[in-house]
Amino acid sequence: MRTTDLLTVGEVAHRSGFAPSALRFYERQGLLQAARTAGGQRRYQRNVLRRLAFIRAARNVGLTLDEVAAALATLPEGRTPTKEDWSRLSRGWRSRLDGQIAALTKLRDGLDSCIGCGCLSLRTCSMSNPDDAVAVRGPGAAFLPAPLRTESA
Amino acid sequence: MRTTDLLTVGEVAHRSGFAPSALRFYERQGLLQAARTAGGQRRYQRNVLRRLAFIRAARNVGLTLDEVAAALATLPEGRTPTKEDWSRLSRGWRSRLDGQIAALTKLRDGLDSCIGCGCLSLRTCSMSNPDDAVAVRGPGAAFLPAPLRTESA
DNA sequence: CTGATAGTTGAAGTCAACTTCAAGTCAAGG
DNA sequence: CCTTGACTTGAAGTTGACTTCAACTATCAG
Repeated sequence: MRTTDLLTVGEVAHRSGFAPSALRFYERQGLLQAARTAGGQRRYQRNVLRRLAFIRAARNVGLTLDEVAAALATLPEGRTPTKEDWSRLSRGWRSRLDGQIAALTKLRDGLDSCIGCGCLSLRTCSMSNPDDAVAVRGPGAAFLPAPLRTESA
Repeated sequence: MRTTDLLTVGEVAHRSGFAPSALRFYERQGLLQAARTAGGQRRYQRNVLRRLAFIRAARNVGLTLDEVAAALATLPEGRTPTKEDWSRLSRGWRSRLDGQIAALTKLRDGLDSCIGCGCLSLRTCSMSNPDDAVAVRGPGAAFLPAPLRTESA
């Protein structure tokens, strides 16, 4: 193990749980920065771990990487972000989660009535049309990330 | 308007809310079937609408199309599915939704403590590691479908 | 100094669930 | 009969978040 306070990709990957390829990807997207050795290898500062924790948390809440990038861009440059900085960024998540929970609860309660009757009629059944607002558009949107859906659910 | 009891793609699309391209896609995936006119155009039976309602509901609950296809494959051949048939298929959704709601609630409650402290420490913070089980793997999994995230949340 | 281990790059691939396109064919009201 | 709008096909494109690949190169314990 080296003795500097800088971390290699492998170390950051191990400590953060992100794959090295993901770290490089995040760098390309402007979410992370890294110093380079003379040989061109990445060397991360320790605080990148907190940044990555934020990224993972935000992703768990449902933010896209673009949204995460936008949030991170509001952090002060020059100084290391304080706890208050991080706290500020995550303050809006609460209502977001509340909304998601409400939507799912509505779906579940609608399901309770549907299971009994097997109705599933278009436009009226709350399972196929909860709140008349759910009409999944566009490609590639899953309801929950696979781990939440499969393992911890 | 024609006078038969068979529906064209356009009609099914309009009544179900799915785009014609989605209907054709579902057919290729084995989720739907359609008769053909002499000229090769699709003609759907009316009960395809219930099938589509089921598909939309299942998608809202978070099932993949593969899972939906598997569920639909358990329907009896030969006879039109009864309400009990549909009811059976959707019975398992309740616990699925319960699990999703529980996961989100845990995330939110973890957030409450995190907002105060701005901790977000890796491995311990429940926001970045709810239940030590959330480590999003693989590509392309969003938390909620865009409509739920953006409009009704 | 050397060899194993870990790191580098850009380009291309993956996955789900569709959509879009081009180039044509069908159906039916007037 | 004809025109117009709806329908057909297979192939390729889209989106987000990464992963995989090939072909090197750097680092460091011994």
